[in-house]
Amino acid sequence: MEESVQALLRNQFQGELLDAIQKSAVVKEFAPQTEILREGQFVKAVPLVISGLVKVYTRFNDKELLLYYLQANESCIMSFSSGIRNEASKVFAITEEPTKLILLPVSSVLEWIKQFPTFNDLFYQFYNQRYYELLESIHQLLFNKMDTRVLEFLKKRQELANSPYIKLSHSRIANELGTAREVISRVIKKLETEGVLSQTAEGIVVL
Amino acid sequence: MEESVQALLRNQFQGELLDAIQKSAVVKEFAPQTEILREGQFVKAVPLVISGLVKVYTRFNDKELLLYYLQANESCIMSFSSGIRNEASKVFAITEEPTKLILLPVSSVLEWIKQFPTFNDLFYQFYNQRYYELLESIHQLLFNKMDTRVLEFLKKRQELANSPYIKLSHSRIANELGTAREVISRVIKKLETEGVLSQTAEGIVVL
DNA sequence: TTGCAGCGGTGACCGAAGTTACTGCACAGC
DNA sequence: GCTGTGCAGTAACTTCGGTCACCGCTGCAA
Repeated sequence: MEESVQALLRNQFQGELLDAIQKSAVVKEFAPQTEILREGQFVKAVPLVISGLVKVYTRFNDKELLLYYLQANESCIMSFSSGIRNEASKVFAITEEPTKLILLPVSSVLEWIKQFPTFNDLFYQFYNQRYYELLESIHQLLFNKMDTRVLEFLKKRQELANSPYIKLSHSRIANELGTAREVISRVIKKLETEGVLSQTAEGIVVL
Repeated sequence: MEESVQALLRNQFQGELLDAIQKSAVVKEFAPQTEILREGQFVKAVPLVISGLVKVYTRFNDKELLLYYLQANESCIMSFSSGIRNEASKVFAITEEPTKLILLPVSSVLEWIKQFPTFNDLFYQFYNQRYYELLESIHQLLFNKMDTRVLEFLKKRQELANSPYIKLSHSRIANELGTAREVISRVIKKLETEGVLSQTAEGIVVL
């Protein structure tokens, strides 16, 4: 295991748990736009992201729904849940950027949540986090109009990508917000004339 | 502790865990429309509902948002989360029907999730369940129109109340769905002419 | 008995957003 | 050169749902 991964693990875990993880975890790297988990697949390992960005989707009556992004130091509660219950995955996951992650075998994870309270707590925290994110989304859907939704989405993407330029086509944005491409065009145009963002060749910039 | 409560606990828990719960849990009863948890309150005990119905809300920029109902055998992940982290509650809870519940002291809960994997797993299940319910809501908000949303809401209420008659005013329904009273009147009227439900003096009946 | 509060029904109106349909542009590959 | 493909812009229209205003009914309390 490389030193960079080691360092990251030492940051997050200590003692016996750290040892155990270092012993049984496998490091994997993926190119962007790779499907790393398919719907219906049985989950043998829970991922923990080292670097990069992964998008996790589910399907609900034929409609795709973005659940969350996995960033560095984050894990996937849906894999965890399917894994420990030995059920087929209800989600699929696609890398958005070049991504490095470690895979924790389900059997070990089951042991560790019993053995190491800090590890157990970590997953409760992830559940909490994801729950709040969904709440946020519901709140936006209920009370905000398209323009604020688009703007907040773009701001979040700016943070995630860690770059001022958002390189997403209008239709991609529309898809993630569950609306139509034309609506995004219209709204972004409006935001542009209002002066809160601008569209350049390198991507959209929120000012 | 009464025999009825004992029986319910024996159904859900065994062995040492059962003993521990019986020893430290406190049974409480509440009248309908009682606020049993206030926003900002520090949570000293996690509830487990024996019978009745509790509604759990949060507030997001001044808007109330119904998170979930607590039915028999269910617990409240938001209390759990606030409790084990010793944070002020972000939610408030109001009984909808006469409710009997047991209170599990936070300190014990912290012990039990370490000590009893089945207990720990129970809370992961609750998290999962609530997460799915939110997903369901988002899906409805994104893809369904008011009429289906109202209909599904009424069907769920029918199940919850365990009675064909739904005794809720239009404005209550509107509130829970985040819309206006007039809209509910309009939609329910439409559903009534379509013959999928009827409004009687005893309440709304979905056919 | 009068008045008022709570509930439901309804018509008129308007704005947000989804839909349709078309345009223009850039770029790739033959 | 053409041609196909993917993306953005936009006008016209429809539909849904939120809002306003007002009515009528019931039941309760002064």
